[in-house]
Amino acid sequence: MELFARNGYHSTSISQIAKEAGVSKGLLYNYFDSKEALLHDIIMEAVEMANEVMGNILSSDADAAEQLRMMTEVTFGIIQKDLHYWKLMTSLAFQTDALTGLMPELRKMQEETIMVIAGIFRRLGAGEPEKEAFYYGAVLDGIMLHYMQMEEAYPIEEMKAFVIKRFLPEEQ
Amino acid sequence: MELFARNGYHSTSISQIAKEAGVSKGLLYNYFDSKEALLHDIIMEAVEMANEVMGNILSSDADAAEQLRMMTEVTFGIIQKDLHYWKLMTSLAFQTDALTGLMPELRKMQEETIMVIAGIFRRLGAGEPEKEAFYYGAVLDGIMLHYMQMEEAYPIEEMKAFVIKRFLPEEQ
Amino acid sequence: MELFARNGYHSTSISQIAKEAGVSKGLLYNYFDSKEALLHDIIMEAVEMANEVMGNILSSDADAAEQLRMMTEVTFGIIQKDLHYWKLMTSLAFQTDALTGLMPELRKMQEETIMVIAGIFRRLGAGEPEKEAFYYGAVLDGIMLHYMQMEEAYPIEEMKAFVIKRFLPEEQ
Amino acid sequence: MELFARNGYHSTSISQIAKEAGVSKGLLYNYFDSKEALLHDIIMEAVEMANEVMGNILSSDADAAEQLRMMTEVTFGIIQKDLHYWKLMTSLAFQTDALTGLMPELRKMQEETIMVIAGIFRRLGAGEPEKEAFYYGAVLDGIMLHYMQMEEAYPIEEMKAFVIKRFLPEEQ
DNA sequence: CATGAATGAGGCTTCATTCAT
DNA sequence: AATGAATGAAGCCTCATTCAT
Repeated sequence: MELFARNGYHSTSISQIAKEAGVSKGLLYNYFDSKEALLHDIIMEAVEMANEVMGNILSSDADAAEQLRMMTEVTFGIIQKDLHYWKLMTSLAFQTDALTGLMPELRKMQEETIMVIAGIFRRLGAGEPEKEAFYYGAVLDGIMLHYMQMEEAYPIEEMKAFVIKRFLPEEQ
Repeated sequence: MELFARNGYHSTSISQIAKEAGVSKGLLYNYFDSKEALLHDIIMEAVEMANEVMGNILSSDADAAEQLRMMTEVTFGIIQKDLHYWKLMTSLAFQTDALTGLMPELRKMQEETIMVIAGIFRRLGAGEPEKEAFYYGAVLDGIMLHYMQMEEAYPIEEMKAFVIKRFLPEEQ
Repeated sequence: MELFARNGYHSTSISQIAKEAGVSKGLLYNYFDSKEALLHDIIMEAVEMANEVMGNILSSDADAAEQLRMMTEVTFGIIQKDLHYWKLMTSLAFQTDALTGLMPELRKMQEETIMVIAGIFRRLGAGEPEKEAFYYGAVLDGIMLHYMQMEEAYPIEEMKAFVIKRFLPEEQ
Repeated sequence: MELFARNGYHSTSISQIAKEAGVSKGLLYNYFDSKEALLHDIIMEAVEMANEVMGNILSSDADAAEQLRMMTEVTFGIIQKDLHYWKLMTSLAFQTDALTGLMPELRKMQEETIMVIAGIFRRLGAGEPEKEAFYYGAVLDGIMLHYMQMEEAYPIEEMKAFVIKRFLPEEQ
């Protein structure tokens, strides 16, 4: 994952991965059928991790505003903690050739997430909850995009505060 | 550009490009020094196009609100018109290995754009114009990201209206 | 080595080498980093072989005349035994484009050899030992040149006797 | 010729030659059928030049000793004057692949030269005139070899004097 | 479970040569 | 007489994958 994220999927060779992992190429192929299968597993691990976090938030007994705040905080937190990981995830979203067979799965997940967030906004009393959900998702993804590109040069903490203030003005 | 955008930079071979363009591989190398140089030229064309549009808006005698509205409309318009083009541009931002010598140039451009937009928000009387500029940029890039991934399934027109309403509520 | 010597460095392709060696192209690259590295290794093997022979002669307790005779005999012997090898070595000296990073190393070796031979001539009481060494070297290299070009048509044995008579007239 | 000599036959492209000559590639092909034909013409020019010089010396009414001295002086002179040219000539002798169809011609010339020089040594009263001719040829070629490799670092003038003293000791 | 030697398809690039103008 | 756009074969090299051990 580190290598894929740092150098790109195509520029990372199985040899490099094996060397970095301290195992032989042969052994890698005992655990993963192909380079693409390895990528698939990496992605799925991320997806499941995200799903779990999301589920925890939704199943909590916090109110809608609190859930949105938590979701925002957690999103920022995850990205800041595993920047490389998410850089890879995002970059892959644009390398459609590397993801054949995986896209439908991801597409469905994305739609579900939108629905969940739309639900939160509905409970918050938004006029157009679904559009609001799209908008909220765009804000977060846009910020992540910029952060991934600029890294330390990006005012990530300030932006987090800014986002929370915009979507949850009544807090505090 | 079409092939790069559709299949990714690495998965597109010079052979494919030559065949699609209806010329020989050799001729490609009469016009571009290398595969990377070809990419460079494609990117630079996009950058210049964007710069020109931006310049036109800024040099117009419209007021700040009108300039922001134009910028938003134009951004949505450009993306919808040349989706492939901008898909490539965005995807490349994540294939750092394909852009080695080009990144500084692009980085500088990005910073300049932020400054320009911050100027507009300042004229609009925003409290934190620079953060507002980052935020506005994130919204647009986030929407583009989603639109690029979902294409026709994305409610692009509604989102445009939504964005304008958020940033320019006083209009109409 | 055989192919390089017979057809020249540039006219010998990696494909040919692999086929002749009965291995795949890929395997060649497991052992040699590049075509040039392969050449480098071939040359270095020759250089070390020559150095060892030379060292043996110089460290023997034979007198100067005997050492010169041995050196002459050994030189003729080596060339006759591994004609292809030395044909390659000599031909490479003229393909400066194939030897870029190797020339300094070879140049130094050549100078050392001249010094060693000059030492022998000094012990033999020659008036201008260094010029004599250059001259001796020229004679041997010139003969090798002709022999390499004419092969069996060249009177190599007679020339060996002729050289020894010229440089060591007092023998016998 | 300059480019062939400096960079090697294979490393010199027709494009380079055309650019250096200030003409188009197309025009080159109006005058020479192929790259190899161009090389052929270059070589033949050199061969004819050498033949003419040799003929002049032999048809002069100088005695054998004077002819040998002249031949020696002229050989050194020619090489020193057009080093690049002769470097190319010699390098080609080792790139048998570049000379297909030309070798027999050159081989015959070489043999004739040996016979001519043997004749001179016979007139000088040498015991084994043919071997002496081979030996003389080897000395000159060997020196040229070293000179071509070391260029200014080689004591070419001293070696010329040394050679003349060896083969024509009675002079002066 | 583990290795790494071996393969071969395919990628980027160069370059001698042709030909319409 | 002169150009240079165009071609395509061939060269070097990489790398995912297999398999005997």
